[in-house]
Amino acid sequence: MAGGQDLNERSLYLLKTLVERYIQDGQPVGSRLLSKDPQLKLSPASIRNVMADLEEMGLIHSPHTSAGRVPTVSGYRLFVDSLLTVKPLASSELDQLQHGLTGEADKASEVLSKASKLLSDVTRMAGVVTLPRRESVTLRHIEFLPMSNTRVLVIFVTDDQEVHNKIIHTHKQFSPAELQQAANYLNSVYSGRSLAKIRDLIIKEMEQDQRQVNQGMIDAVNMAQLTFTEQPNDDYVLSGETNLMGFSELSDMERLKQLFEAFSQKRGVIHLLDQCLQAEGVQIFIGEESGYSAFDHCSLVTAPYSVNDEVVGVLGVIGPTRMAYEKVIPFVDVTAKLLGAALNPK
Amino acid sequence: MAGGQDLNERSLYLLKTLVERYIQDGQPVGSRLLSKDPQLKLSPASIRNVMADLEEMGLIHSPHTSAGRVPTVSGYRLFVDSLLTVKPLASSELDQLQHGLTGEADKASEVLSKASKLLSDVTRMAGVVTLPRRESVTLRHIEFLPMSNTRVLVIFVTDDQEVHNKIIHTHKQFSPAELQQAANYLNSVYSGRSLAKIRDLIIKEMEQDQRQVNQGMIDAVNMAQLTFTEQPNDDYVLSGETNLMGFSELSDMERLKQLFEAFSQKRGVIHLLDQCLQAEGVQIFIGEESGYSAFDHCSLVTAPYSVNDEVVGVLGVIGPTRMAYEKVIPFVDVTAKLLGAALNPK
DNA sequence: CGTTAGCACTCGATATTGGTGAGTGCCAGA
DNA sequence: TCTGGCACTCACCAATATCGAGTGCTAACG
Repeated sequence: MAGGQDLNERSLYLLKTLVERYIQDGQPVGSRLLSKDPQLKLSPASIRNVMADLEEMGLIHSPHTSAGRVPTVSGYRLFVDSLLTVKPLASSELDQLQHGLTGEADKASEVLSKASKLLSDVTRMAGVVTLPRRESVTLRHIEFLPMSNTRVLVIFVTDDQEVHNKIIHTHKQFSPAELQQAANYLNSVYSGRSLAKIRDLIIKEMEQDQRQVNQGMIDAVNMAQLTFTEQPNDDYVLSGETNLMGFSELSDMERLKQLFEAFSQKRGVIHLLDQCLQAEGVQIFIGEESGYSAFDHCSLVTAPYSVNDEVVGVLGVIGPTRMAYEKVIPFVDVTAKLLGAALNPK
Repeated sequence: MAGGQDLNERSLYLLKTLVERYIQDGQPVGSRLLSKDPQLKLSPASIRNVMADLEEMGLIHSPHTSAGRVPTVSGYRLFVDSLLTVKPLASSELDQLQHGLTGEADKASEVLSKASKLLSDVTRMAGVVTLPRRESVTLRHIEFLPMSNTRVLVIFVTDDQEVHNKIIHTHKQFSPAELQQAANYLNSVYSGRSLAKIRDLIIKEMEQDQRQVNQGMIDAVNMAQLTFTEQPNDDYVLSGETNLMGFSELSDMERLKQLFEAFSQKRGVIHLLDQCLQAEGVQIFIGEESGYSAFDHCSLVTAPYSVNDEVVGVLGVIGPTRMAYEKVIPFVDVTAKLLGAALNPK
């Protein structure tokens, strides 16, 4: 990136107020308007000079000859990276978040929905929360029920009170008694351990299988293997999509359609969100930066959330590139922390 | 309704072709165009007379002085009720439906999603399927797991291979062993019976409780009662919402927003669909007939679907009032039957 | 040398105008 | 009862004019 170059204090301040102004009222901002800024004691003409420089660097551009300037993606990028002054949350807003997340929440999935809804309500944009990865969650109970032929319905409960179920195809048909026995074995050996640990153990046991003789145990481990094979996160909770219909930058029906299709495909969005799992804190995709054309006119503000100091998921806000980053960023940040706390096993 | 009045054959035929024509190309249709219809050997002027009559009866109206005529809601209503000639499905389309629904479907919920997607794909509008009522489905297995204090996680599996779970609040704290015992009791008494039957039995047993002494059984029945209290259907599977964004009659952003908000609220839609549960076959809501302002410019074509000759749910298609009813109706009809068949326990 | 005033220029937005054509209602005649 | 004729209405479109916000450039100023 051709970062700071010889951008002096003044040009940066000008860019900052320009972006702020544009975010505020959505109109291209011209030199006359900017000259009225009290801190910026310059005539429109001088401002035009500076603007010409900024335009040359690709930070702003004018939609047509006689319009003001509008930030480009790089302009926004520079703005959020180094110019932004984030507003701390108002205490009333913080209250709202606290309350919204700490209500009597029976199940993890309910807390996620609440968080998503909260994000969208409070920002008036769309909120999204990925389902937590199940790695560090521990197994409470597992059970097998026969279906037709070689299909087996497996149900297992984790200590976050979530009930998972899955259908596996076994290599041969088992009797209910055999399945019961397998479940008993797995419950005695694996329950109380994290799914990650269980996967490790399965591999070890399968290696030892060669030497062992107890067919029941081998079958049980095989079934466990089918049950606990890692499956990537592929779901999320989305709220307030309809909020996005109010924004003029998304009033183009074709764009909107693509965006909503992306939402229901889920794959692309998940992939995008997964990229934020590693990030330390808040991460932002502005416009085309995301690489998904459906999001070309949107920005995504995300933060990973953790349970027991382990990152398990990502949440975020989706809105038009022209959004009040200085307010959204702390919102997302705090919500991620509160969600992590709310999910912590009591 | 001021139904047929003195509508003669000719006016009805005229209305029919007018509606068909309007559905076909979305333009207000004028007298000149209609006069070209081979069956209607009339001059434009005469047609205008007939049209004036139809307008007086509120069956058509013209958007402005020098435009053609457009059907009103009552016009559409008369059309679908008595004038429509439904097209039987093309065999290729029937194949598509057959295939789409009979693929290897492990769980009931997957079949529902498929049906919904099929409806939307094939009509290029939105498809919706309510979750089946669980009345006649039979219980396979039930299990209780303790949570904190008096909360108990109950898991039960029905013979459609669906795993249900719910958290109930008991009046006192139970030990794991007590819960196990309760589950054993319930499994022995209730499994293999339909949920409806189980509810009956629970009531009977609770009446007898007074005289009985075994506290464990009383507890078990109490928990069963908490688990199986009837809860109204409140969910559905919706597909192809984005298809609706292509229609000019829904291009107004405010309308579209309201419609999509209704979709995510779910309540209103469910209530509307519930009204179709009693209907014999295909039922249609045209425009404002539904009574929900969000659907003012939409029509809803629904049909109930049955398992074991018992109506368990409703499916349908949502699209603009100007839709090809003669094709949609048989689609919905057949899909409902196929879905019922696909859900039948093998 | 940076800053500023002045000026010609560009171009979107908005309103005005006139022409076109589809469609209507009505009337008089077959 | 049907039909041809006719005056009228009105959305739609393209051409045209006006306005004003904002620009780039240049020359003068401190």
